[in-house]
Order: sequence, then C-alpha cells, then structure tokens
Amino acid sequence: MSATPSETLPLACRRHDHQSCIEGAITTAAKICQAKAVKLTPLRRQVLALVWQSHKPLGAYTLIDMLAAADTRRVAPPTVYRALEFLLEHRLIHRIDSLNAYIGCPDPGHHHHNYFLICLDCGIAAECPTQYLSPAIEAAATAAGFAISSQSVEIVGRCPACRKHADA
Amino acid sequence: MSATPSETLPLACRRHDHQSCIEGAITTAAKICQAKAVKLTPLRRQVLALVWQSHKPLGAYTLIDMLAAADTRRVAPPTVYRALEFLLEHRLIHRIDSLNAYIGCPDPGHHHHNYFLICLDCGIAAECPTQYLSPAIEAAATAAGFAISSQSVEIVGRCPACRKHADA
DNA sequence: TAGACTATGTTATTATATAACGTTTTTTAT
DNA sequence: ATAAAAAACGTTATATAATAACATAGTCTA
Ligand SMILES: [Zn+2]
Ligand SMILES: [Zn+2]
Ligand SMILES: [Zn+2]
Ligand SMILES: [Zn+2]
Repeated sequence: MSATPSETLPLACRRHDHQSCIEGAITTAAKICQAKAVKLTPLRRQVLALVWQSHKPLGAYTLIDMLAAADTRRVAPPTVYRALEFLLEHRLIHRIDSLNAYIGCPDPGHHHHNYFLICLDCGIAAECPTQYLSPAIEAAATAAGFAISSQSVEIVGRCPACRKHADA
Repeated sequence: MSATPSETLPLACRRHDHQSCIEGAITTAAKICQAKAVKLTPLRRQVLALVWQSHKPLGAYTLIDMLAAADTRRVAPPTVYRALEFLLEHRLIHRIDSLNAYIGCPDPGHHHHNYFLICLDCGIAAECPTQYLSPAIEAAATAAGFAISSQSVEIVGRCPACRKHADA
C-alpha cells in the first residue's frame, strides 16, 4: 500500500475531535436555517445530532431506536422520516442509496453532489472531493446528450485505517 | 440544447430494433452460462427476458407481476430474488440502487462498473461509458487512500429524447 | 381571537427483501 | 442403476424501509 499524505485523508478516517464535528454541524445548521428562515426544531436538531454521532451512515429505524434510548419516548417512522426529509431538503444530511442510510454533511453551506467513499470494514462514509469526479460526470452526460439533474457516486472499498489493520 | 452526434447517443435513447436487444441478451447470456458451466434455467431465462422488455429498470415485485401475467402462476418473492441474485452474480443484470430496480446489462462479457444515466421523464437507464468515469473515480479513491472494491455512479437527468419533447 | 399554516403524533398500510425450511430435480460417486 | 449430495425451486413467515391518511398541537398573522 502506497502512503497517502495525511492532509488528503478524509477526516472521518483520521483521529480527530469528533465532538467538534457534532457541535460544528449543529452550529452551522442553525445558521443556515436562520438564514433561510426555516426552523431547526428540537426534533430536527436531535435527529441531526444523532446522525452525527459517528461518521457511519445510519438507517431511519436505527435513528428511531436512538431517539427512544435518549428520550424514553418512541417516535413512529413518519416522525423521523419527516425530520430526515427536512434535513435532506436543506442539504444538512445526505442519503446513501446503497445502504438506505443517512449521514451528516460536513459542508452544507456549499452546494455539492452525493459523492461518497464507503468502507466495507468499519462502515464509515467519507465525502469524496468533487474535483476529480464532477468534470468526468459532466463529460459523460454531455456525450450521451443527458441534462443532469442530480448525481451520486458511491465507491465502496476499504478505508486507509482498515487497510492498515488488514495488512498487519 | 447542443446537438449530440447520434453515434454517441445511448442505444436506449434511439429508435432501434429492441427485439434484437432481447434476443441478443438471451443468446449472450446462454453462451456465458455455458462457458461458466452454470445453468440458465427456464425461470432465470424468463426473468432475464422480462428485465429486458424495455430499457427501464424494473422492481422485483413488478417482475413478479409480469411473471404472473405471462404464466398464470404467481411466484413468491424468494423465487424471483434468487433468479435476480443469479443474474447479478454473473453480471447479466445490474441493480440501480436509487430505484431499487434491475436492468439488463448490454455487455455482460466485459467487466465494467455500475455507471448509469437515468431519465427522470421516461424512466430509461443507459449504461454510461467507462472511459470518462473510471480514471476519475480511481483518482478520487487513491487520493483518499481507499482501496476500491466496487463502485456505482447514478446520474439522474433528462435523456436526449425527453429533452426534445420538453423543448418543443 | 379567528383563521391559516406548520410541525408533530398516530394508525394503518405499502414496498422491498430475506430467513427458514420443505420438495423436486440434477449431478456425482459408487 | 442406485444412493448420496448438491442445486434449484416452492412455501410460509418475517424483517426492513418508507409512506398514506388523518388527528392534534403549536405558531404566526390579520
Ligand atoms: Zn468527526
Ligand atoms: Zn474502515
Ligand atoms: Zn433495446
Ligand atoms: Zn427520457
């Protein structure tokens, strides 16, 4: 395995202060919602925080269980799906189609696409920088005469950390 | 809209003799299965033919309904899912994660990835040539230190034919 | 404060997929 | 040819993901 400069390693794959991931995500979300004059209600905020509990995508029903564990109240599916819908609409989270799961967006301020690197060992999903992929996708669509409306890339493999373990 | 040379237009988007798509797919599948010494049973062949009824991805339960309509016998989900699993395993079909649906592979002989252009108007899904995307995806994964195991690109938009209608 | 609107609660249902086990058919080994 | 094994398919039940339809509560505005 060739070394990868640590600056290019996805944050999700590096040791980091994850608490500040969570706090930053909530703070940013609050700002964005305020700017848009939409409401980040307690429920929506709580679901966002739960989605951010790790860098692993979580399913809707897992979130329901987590809500139940946190609150001693069990919400029904529509409740959490509505919160997810809101968070998706305002691009605060992404949906990973191949996993039926949801993950926090680390950069909701800037419009970008659904590009993910997903580790089949540890389950983390890291957003994939746009620079390599976006031009290629546009070229492919243009060549075929398609007008792009949305796009998604899901690369499944083994993350740097898990590769190290596997090698050892 | 800029003109696209018709040679680069996906077959799915052009007028064509679709009967020969179906027949070609079955013939090729039969050859591949023979070469691998695996069995393209009547059920598997029938599911493959149904998947190929159009260039639109079909869900498993739609296939069950189509089997029922064709045969006056209704198979249970596991039956069709097993056939789909076989066809997926031998790369005779692809799964479109964003649609929970399945589509025939026009070139099962050559290993390639799950790259699709999907029309949100007419529903067709065209395989996307590898040349633009594959290097970009490899570059993105390498930069992040990921070892790729599988990859999928789903570009949703409007196909050339539907763009024409929309323009008119 | 009435009316409109938004958000959440509640119940039921739909859609997608798999587990577990039984039967039939095909293949392989004797 | 026949027994054992494997593969394919049938059947029932269930898991998992998502939404429809309607009720209630909170919020904003006129
Ligand atoms: Zn973090
Ligand atoms: Zn990993
Ligand atoms: Zn065709
Ligand atoms: Zn179309």
